[in-house]
Amino acid sequence: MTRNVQALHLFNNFNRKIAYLSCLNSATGTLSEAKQAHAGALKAGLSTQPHVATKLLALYASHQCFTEADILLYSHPQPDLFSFTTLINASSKFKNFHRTLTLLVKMLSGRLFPDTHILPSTIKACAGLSALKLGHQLHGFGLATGLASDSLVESSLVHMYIKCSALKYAHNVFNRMAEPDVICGSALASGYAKKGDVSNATMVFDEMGKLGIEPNLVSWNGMIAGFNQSGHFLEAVLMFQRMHSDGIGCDGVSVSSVLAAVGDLEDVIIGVQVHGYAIRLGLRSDKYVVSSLVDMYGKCGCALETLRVFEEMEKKDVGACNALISSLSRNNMVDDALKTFRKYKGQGMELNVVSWTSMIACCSQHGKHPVALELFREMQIAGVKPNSVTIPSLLPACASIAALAHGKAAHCFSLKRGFTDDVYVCSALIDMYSSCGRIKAARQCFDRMPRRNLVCWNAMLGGYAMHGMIKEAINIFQLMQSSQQLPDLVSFTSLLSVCSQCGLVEVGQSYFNSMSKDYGIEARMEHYACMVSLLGRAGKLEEAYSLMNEMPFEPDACVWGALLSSCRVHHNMQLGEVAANRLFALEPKNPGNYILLSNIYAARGKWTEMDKVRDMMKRAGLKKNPGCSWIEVKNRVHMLLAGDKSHPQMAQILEKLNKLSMEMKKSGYLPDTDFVLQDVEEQEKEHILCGHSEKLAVVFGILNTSPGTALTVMKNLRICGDCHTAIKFISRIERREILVRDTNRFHHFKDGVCSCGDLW
DNA sequence: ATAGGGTTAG
Repeated sequence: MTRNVQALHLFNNFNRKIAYLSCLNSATGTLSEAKQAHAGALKAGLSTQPHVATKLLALYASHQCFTEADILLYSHPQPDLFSFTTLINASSKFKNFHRTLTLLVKMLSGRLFPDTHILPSTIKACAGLSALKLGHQLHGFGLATGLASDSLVESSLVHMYIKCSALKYAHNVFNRMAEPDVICGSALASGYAKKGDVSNATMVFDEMGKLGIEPNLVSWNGMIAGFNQSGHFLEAVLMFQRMHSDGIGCDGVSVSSVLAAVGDLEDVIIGVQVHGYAIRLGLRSDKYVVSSLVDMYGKCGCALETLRVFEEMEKKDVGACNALISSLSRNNMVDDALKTFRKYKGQGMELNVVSWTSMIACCSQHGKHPVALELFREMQIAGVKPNSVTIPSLLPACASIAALAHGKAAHCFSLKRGFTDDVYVCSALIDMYSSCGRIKAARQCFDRMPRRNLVCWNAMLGGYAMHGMIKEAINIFQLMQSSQQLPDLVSFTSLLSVCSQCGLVEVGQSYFNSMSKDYGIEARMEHYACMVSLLGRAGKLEEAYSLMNEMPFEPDACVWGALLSSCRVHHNMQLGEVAANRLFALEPKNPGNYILLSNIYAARGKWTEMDKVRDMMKRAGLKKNPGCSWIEVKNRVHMLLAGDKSHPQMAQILEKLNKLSMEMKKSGYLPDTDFVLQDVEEQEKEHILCGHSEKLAVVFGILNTSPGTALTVMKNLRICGDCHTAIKFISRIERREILVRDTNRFHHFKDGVCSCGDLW
């Protein structure tokens, strides 16, 4: 009996196992099936059977349940190559590259070695992690074992090397392939194109035909996109044209890439042709094509066309909307950009990082600094994470209004998110700190950088120039040279500017000469402006003037302005008149020029000439400008003061000025920066030099001035390092439009040279 | 048991 029972039991058990195994083998579907099978295996005491464990493991792996799969692997009685293969391949397939490589290491430690099934997916993992070294080792392993000639291994090696931007190796493997295919060929060619290696890209592309592989649409598109991404815009367009003349039909991918290139070439004629072509191909609703069209027209300065293309789009896309915002920004239509942004945000469009960053950059670049800061805050409330592009878009806004607290916050944010290795982020931080009077903090950022490019060096050099720190500036320039970093136009602008501020005529001249002699950089307008200022401030006005006559191009308003300012400092009437007359022709509506001349006359006691200047202002349409009367009074006051700076009547004079400014305020007029600065400057200069920011603020307070002036005073405050007081002025600015001229142009020298009235 | 191509922000 007992035997029978035992037999029956065995029989039942056997049956259950058979049934279970057949059920397991057919379980290929859902995760719950896998779990049921696992439970069944445990119940039947089969879970440690190698075959069962391997099968379960594969089931879990196919559902990305790696923890469960791992448990099975670790409790596996004898993990075999097959178990590892399923798990490694699944990890690699689901882009879980870290796990892929961990499993590989575990496998190796168990003295199991990769075969043709495992090698490709582990190499793919190296590609995904840009682990060139390990990839290289696997390649070596493949060569040693003869697995490297497997076609799957070969192509995975090509792709891995491309992803690790080791194109030479990729090329080598490609050349040795027994059966090179289109995919590897196109990947290699476009890899070269993306890196900007035009000759190799073209070579690989052309050689594909010789190898009997016909390039397909993807190959062509890869070339066009690659050239576009590496800034070889002309090559991209030529490739598109070649494609066309070879009779190969293109698609939305080709069109969107080529349009991007056309935009950068600013060739609207080709742009319109491609536009027509896109319409014929029925690509009007392709979001990439529309985005590129919007961007292209924007870059070509056709704002209306940009709007039209966007409006024609039926279902508005975020990308296209972003392109529109940046296009409007590019064409100085800041309010329209903001309106667009608000409109689509209100309509519930899912704005992304690019949308927010574009908008912030737009505000930073167009003087709407507080708005930029506010947008940054709003962005985070909206749950959109700023990235390493957002930060350098925001920081210039912090720098411009000396918003140190905001700048610091952005710095902390960057540290937390690991953006501080980014050269753009660091350069912007350096600029922000030096603009906020924290030159030491700027230097710290600079010193901590793992890598530096020209922009970083220029930022640091510009910082020292802004602070008039000649020794440090020269030092950094020398460091730059010993670090094999070649200077550019901007570097010399800073150097010349700081020499000019410090009155180092010979040093400045030697830099100016070495620029073209040693570095092959031809001096541009801003460098001449610096030189004129350098010589002019030092009283060498004739030399400055003769330099202007030797210039290879016509001096612009900045250069003439530098001369006029110098003439004012040295009361040189003769050259002052020459400069002023040129400026009146170049920018007749700029009151600053009239004032400078009037000041020279005032210093020389030329009453009738002053009247003439006043008439000229009237003729220039500035007659209703209450500033005229302001200058009148002010200049006469200056005349009283001429020759004696510590005039006992100073207090009365200031009072008089104060009264006048009140009157002006009552009549609704806010004096322009230049008017007020002429008066404030003398006192300011002293306070700035002594670091008396409080007094500076008081002087400012006496004069009820415009936001523009507030901005300038703020700059001075932050140079003193008193950002606290500076921040107080932000509210003034928020209320009205800011008048900032030349914000983007000549960023480095505008502070030093354009306001040559010796502010700092 | 996979692999190559797209736009927009500094």
